[in-house]
This record gives sequence, C-alpha cells and structure tokens, in this order.
Amino acid sequence: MRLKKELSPSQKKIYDYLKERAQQGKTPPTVREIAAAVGSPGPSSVQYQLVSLEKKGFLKRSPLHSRSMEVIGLPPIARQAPIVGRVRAGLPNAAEEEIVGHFPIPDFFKEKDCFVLEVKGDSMTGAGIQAGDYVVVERRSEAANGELVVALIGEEATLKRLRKSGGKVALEAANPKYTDIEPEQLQILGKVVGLFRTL
Amino acid sequence: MRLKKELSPSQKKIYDYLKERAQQGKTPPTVREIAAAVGSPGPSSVQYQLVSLEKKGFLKRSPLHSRSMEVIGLPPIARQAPIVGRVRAGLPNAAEEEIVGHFPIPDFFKEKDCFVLEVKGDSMTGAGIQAGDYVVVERRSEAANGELVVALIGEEATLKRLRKSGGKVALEAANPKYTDIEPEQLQILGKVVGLFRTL
DNA sequence: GCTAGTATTGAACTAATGTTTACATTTGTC
DNA sequence: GACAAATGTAAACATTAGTTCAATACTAGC
Repeated sequence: MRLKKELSPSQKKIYDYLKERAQQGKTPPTVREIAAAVGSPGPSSVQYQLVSLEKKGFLKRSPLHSRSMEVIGLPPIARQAPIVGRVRAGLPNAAEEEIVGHFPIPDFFKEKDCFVLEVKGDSMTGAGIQAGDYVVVERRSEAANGELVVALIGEEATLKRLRKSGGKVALEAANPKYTDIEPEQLQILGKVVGLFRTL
Repeated sequence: MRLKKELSPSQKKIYDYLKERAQQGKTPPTVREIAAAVGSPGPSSVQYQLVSLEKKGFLKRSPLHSRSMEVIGLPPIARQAPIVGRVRAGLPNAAEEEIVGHFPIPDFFKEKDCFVLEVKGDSMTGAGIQAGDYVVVERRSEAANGELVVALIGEEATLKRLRKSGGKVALEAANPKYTDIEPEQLQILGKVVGLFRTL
C-alpha cells in the first residue's frame, strides 16, 4: 500500500490519528475530536476530508451514527486466551480457574476454545518443550494416540503424550528421567496446539 | 472476581454484552443499542443499570459523551507485529517491507520494535528452531556474541547465531549440515527474542 | 492573469444520544 | 397482606455530534 502518495498532508494526519486510536483499542473519535487533534478550528474541514478518505477507500463509515468510522486494512483484534495458574478439577468450561494473566493467540485458533499454561517441569524436553515455555491448549476431553495433552491426575495437571494401545491408556513423558503413568482415572483437559518461548 | 453473585440478571446481560463488544474490538454501544440488544423497550432502564454497574465498579464512563463506557478488568489489547515475507536491504525501519500478515505478541515486548518471520530452512534445528516456526525479532543493528540474530547477507535474510572472537565476526548455524559464514559485509536486522510454534 | 479543482473556515441545522423525571411493576421481607 | 427497595417503563429534555451550506482562500495548469 502506497498511502503517502495518494493522501494530502491533512488527510494523512487524520488517517494516522484514526489508525493510532484504533491500534490503541480506544473508541473512534468524534469529528470534533479529530479537529482538535489535527489543529482544525471547526468540524467542517475534517468532515470534508473524511468524505474524501472514504471515497478513496481508506475508511468505512455509516452516516448519522456517532463515532462510526473504521480504518480499512488494519489487522483484526487478536484474541487473548487466559493464562491459568492452576487448573482445577471439575468442569472444563468453568470460569473458576485461577487466571493469572492473558496471552494473545494467533488467528489459527480463532474458533477454538483455548487456554494457556506455563510449563513447569522438564518432563517434555524431548518433545522440544522446556520449562518456562507457554503452551496453548485447546479444551477437549478426548485425544488421539500420540497427541500431546494436558491431563488431570488427581489434583495435578500434567503435560504428557497420550498413548493408547488396546484398551490401555498411558501418559508418556518425553524425558527418560520419567516413567510412564497408567492412571486409573484419567481426565483430559485439552490438547496442546501451540508453543511460545522467550529467547 | 465473583461477578454473578453481585449482578442482577439484567445487569449481567448488559455487562456481558459490553464485554462481548469490547473483546470483538467494536465500538462501545449507545444506550439505545444496549436496550435493543437486551430487549429493553427504552433507554432509561439501561441508563439506570449502567449507573449501578458503575457504582459497583464494573464500568467506567464519562458523562455527556457518546459511547463512552469501558469495562473494567479486561485485558488490554494485544500488540501485533507485522509478519514480513521478505526482508529488504536498506533502512531497518522502512515501512516498505513485504508485510504478509500480522502476528499478536505478548506484553513482554511491549516497548520493543518487533517484526515476525516465518522460519524457512532447517539451519537452526540445533537451537530448537524448526521450519514453520514463527520467530519474533527485535529490530536492532547490533548484537552480542552468542545471540541469535537475523542478518542480511547480500539480498538474503538468514537466521544465525552471532560469534565474535577477536576482530572476527562469524554467523554460525546450529545444524552440522551447514558451515559457518564469515561475511565481508554484515548487516544485522534484529535479534530473535521469541518463538511460536504450532503443534 | 484566469480558471478549475481542492482545501479551509464559521455558522447554522438536524439527528442521535445521554440524562432526568415521574410513574408502574416486580421482588423481597416482615 | 403491607411495606420498602429495586427494577422496568414511558415520555420529555438537554447536550452532543454528524451534516450542510455559503463564503473564502489556496494551488496547479494554461
């Protein structure tokens, strides 16, 4: 997009202001707020330019509605998944988990119901997951053989690989230090779909 | 936060509606829009509840301004960094890169000027970075010994580990398949600070 | 210099929006 | 059942905000 060439200085000023507001997540401004921001004494000049900007395709507005302007071409807002500090037993949808923060997740996961966990131990280093990593977990109660899952064993949430063979179900660590677990009762909280690491 | 206990049904309806709008990135609604959404025939009932919600500390509003309500306690908007498809030579701040998308990045990087690259080759598998990963890169023109950097060699952007010994500078792959490079001209575009992988 | 298109300004107008008031209805409590 | 508090409704009011209009300056091209 080669904006600068097509926009007059005052149009660019207005456009940049709108973009800034949008990226900060604030409400779109009123015409008079824009006027104040760009140093125009009245709303009419801004109004004129807004029409121009809309004609050129940089804005979308609906007439007769307050603050109803939208900059075209900005990335949509990122969804945030809760970082749960401690996963509780019980309903997987319960809002009663300990939410210690929020983590933005990419569009791939748009439709999925996800939460984020900080990895504590070193039991999955063999799968490329280290302590301190954040894993994105899709909530589901079942998983296929070989998938990385977050499972609840007793009161503890653990990150393991699921192994199904015959009627048996096992949770396998990816670190030889740990031995496999074959729990009597297994509640799967979700499947690991993403991984974020700070370097 | 134990909302349900403290909010009447209609208050919760309004609160949820406001939260939904906010999380979708839309503009806050007008009192009458809320009324329509929750099935109230007029604006005054909603007005009454908005005052209650504000008293209870769930909202912040500034009177006499349209659409000026803000749900308290929502996570701030996530910053998005551009995914650059091809890094060009020249100014590191140039807006003329090929932006192929946007990627949300966590708060840690709030202040930094970042961009995101999709990893192409397998030259860094030894450092736990695979093809298909997305790396978050902080723009800077210098880096210390041992840091992972994105550097420009000729026209090509590559992901390597920087080695400085004496007066010499080398770019080291983390895969024995590749040999080190000691370029005559080295332009560092940034330092790798984060990594995202889809599993 | 002249003209056409563009940009700015100030004032006024109208629709939209927040607010208030008074009254009806529900809900909970004794 | 009676009362009080909370809630829902309806209509009017006041302010804000989007829009229009006429007048004026500014610029580019001839």
